[in-house]
Amino acid sequence: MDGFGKIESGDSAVDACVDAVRARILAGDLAPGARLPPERQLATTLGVNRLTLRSALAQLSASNLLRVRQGSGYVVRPWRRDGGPDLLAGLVELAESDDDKLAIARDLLAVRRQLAVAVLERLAAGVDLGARAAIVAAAARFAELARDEAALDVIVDADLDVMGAIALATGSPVFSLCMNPIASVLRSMPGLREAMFAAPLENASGYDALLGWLVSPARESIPLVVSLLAQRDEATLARYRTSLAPTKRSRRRS
Amino acid sequence: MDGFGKIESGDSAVDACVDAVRARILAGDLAPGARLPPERQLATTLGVNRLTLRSALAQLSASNLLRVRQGSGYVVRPWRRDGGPDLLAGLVELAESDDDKLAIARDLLAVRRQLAVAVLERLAAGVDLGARAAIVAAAARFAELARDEAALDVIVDADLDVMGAIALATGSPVFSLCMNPIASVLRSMPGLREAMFAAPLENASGYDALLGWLVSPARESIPLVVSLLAQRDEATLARYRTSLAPTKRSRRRS
DNA sequence: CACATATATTGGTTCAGCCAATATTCGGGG
DNA sequence: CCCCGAATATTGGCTGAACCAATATATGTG
Repeated sequence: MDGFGKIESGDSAVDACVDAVRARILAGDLAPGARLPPERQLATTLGVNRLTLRSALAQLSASNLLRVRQGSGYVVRPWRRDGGPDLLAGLVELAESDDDKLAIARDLLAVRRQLAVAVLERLAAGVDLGARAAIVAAAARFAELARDEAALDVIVDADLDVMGAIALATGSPVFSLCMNPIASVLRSMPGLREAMFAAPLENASGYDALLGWLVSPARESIPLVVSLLAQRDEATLARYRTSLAPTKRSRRRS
Repeated sequence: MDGFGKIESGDSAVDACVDAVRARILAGDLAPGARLPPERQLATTLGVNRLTLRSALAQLSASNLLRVRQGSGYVVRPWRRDGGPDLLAGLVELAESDDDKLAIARDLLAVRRQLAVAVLERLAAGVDLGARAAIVAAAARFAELARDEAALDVIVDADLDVMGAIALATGSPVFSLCMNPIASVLRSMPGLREAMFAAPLENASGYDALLGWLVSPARESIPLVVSLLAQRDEATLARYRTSLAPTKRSRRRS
């Protein structure tokens, strides 16, 4: 009795295996330190070839969820200590309580804001003219799409472009690569994307403030920009909260 | 002429393939949008079985470096926009110029400081007593090891434990998972680990300040704690800079 | 020239098997 | 009785060939 059952997802076989094992790990069903069944056994249990399972386990090892040693076996790693933000997407899917989802969204937005501070402080040291032009162009495109009330996917992409251009303006890959997974998880949360862009014009005006700051970037005025971001995030969270529990007032405990 | 040669690393075959392909992507040799040779061809080029290569490519796809479609092939993804901070380790390895390494280290430390702000603001809302005890214990252990001048690996681990305990105290997985890859990359940079812990007692006293703040966490005093962290990071960077170019004054151009 | 069909290309998966590293067991010597 | 080294079993690492499925390209037909 391993707790594994045959996989039957519509995904590709290897993806299904990845999801099956990762879900059991993230759910805490397989705690850090626990040993996985041998490849051959687990493969037959999942109803899949050993090599297919191997490919899945390789991906999970690359995500720091498993450690493997030849001759020994697979053990679950302490992913809360070693894992990356890419695990958050899976964690969100497993969160059953609305409060959990809300907390994750709130914290993610907070992290994004703080990362923005790091970026702005970096930009205060000097912005390349070409990079600034790229930001202006991306923001203009976003504003245009927001005004035309384009499809949500298009707007989200445009917003990503703006954030990407800002991160790129630092000239350092660090900020982009740290910001990317956060934005990715935010974007992947159902309901949150809608909440983030329910009023795209607000976001556009937020970008206006940012562009204004870029004209004469000064460290002193960073808190002002950030407070605007915080306001926007508050509005987003409020919308997200109502979208989560449309009529469920029964969630009041204690 | 693909630009690929037979792999010959001492690693496992699949890891060697991962490194070979990833290096060419991160180096810009294979730009986003470029197509990889077919699996069969690339496998023979690298002198490895197709399934071995497949496992490697699956890992790279999981890292958002490649996109794959059956019947079509592998294309390099715009990883600067989609990739995660785990790519930074590879990026550091490829950085030949000392200035690049220094810039990455500086930005990583800045990001870590800002993440710390997010964590502290979260903790200002209230800290669980048990979590605080865990932080105190971890910090005490670090201080003890620092006083005893333990081996670097042990000290680094203890420091990780402190940071981990602080992130855990938030009760949210978001902060841990966002912080982990940053710490991991910092730890993996040769020379930087030594620079970070050249004066472990300084770090211990920094933790003392943090513990003091934990007694009565207040948002107003967060900037003070952060300024201490910034001082520590400045000292680290200074040490790292000297360690990079011991006697190479010839790097002065332009 | 346009479009549908046939063919080739390419990734996805399976099978059976062997090699290498590790863990376990067992036996002998202290 | 305990400790230690060798034989054995377990487990992951890798290979070759083969077939399936999705996509791209070429081909032929109107």
